[in-house]
Amino acid sequence: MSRAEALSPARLKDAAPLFAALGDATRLGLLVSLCSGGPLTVTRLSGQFDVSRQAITKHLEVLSEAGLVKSARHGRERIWTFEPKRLEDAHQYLERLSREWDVALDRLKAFVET
Amino acid sequence: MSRAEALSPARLKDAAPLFAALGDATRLGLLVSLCSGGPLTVTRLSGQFDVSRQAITKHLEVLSEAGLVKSARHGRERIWTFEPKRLEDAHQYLERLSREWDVALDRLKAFVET
DNA sequence: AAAAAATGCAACCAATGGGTTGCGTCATTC
DNA sequence: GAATGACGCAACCCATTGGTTGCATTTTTT
Repeated sequence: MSRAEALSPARLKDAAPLFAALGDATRLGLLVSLCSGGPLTVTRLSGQFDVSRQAITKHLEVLSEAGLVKSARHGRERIWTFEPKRLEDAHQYLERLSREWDVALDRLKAFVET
Repeated sequence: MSRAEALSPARLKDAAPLFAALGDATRLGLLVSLCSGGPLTVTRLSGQFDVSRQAITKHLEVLSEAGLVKSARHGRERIWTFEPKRLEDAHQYLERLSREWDVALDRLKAFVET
């Protein structure tokens, strides 16, 4: 991948929904629970928050569409697990942004010094 | 700061609006523009997107409240600049999450091996 | 086979978000 | 000093979001 393509509009459209999924306190809480508390069911998860089970289900679906969690039926219950891959994408995106910023600063510095 | 406090609910409430501000393609685009294109005015910025100037103003205010951009009046125009500090916060938050995940994996591994 | 547990599904509701248009204000420039 | 340019403010609109309640469905469990 070329440096110039690092922050293309295509990547913006990819990164935005990912950050949007992270942009809710309850969903971040769910991620932390699944992260450190291991795979869990909806009913157990909803016990840790003061919203209904159905609300938690919706949040988990949002996280799922963003690729941050995964679920699997197991008998009568559905087990949700954290999915670290997309987190790395978000991480890389922030990295590229701050790198772009550093490059700009260097350009400015070079310009001032000449 | 203790490790146990690294992902406290207080931090969730702090991180959520930050990610929410990043969770929109137009706003990410604005950040990229301000990042690599240097400080700009609203009208110049809105020329780069196919939404109205007023819409861009709203987006910039969201970014501003999240601490991702800063503005200063200069004569009849207002100059917007990128603010890298809060980006570092977001970065650190993701870092803590994935570290929490690694710790959990290690715990699991230790448990399986005994 | 009946009760209980875990989830799915749908309707509904209030608030927020992203967008618009219209107009007023203030600094510049001619 | 009058036109222009950049911006602020407010009202309004529609779609989305986060939440609820109620009830149906599917596995367990007893």
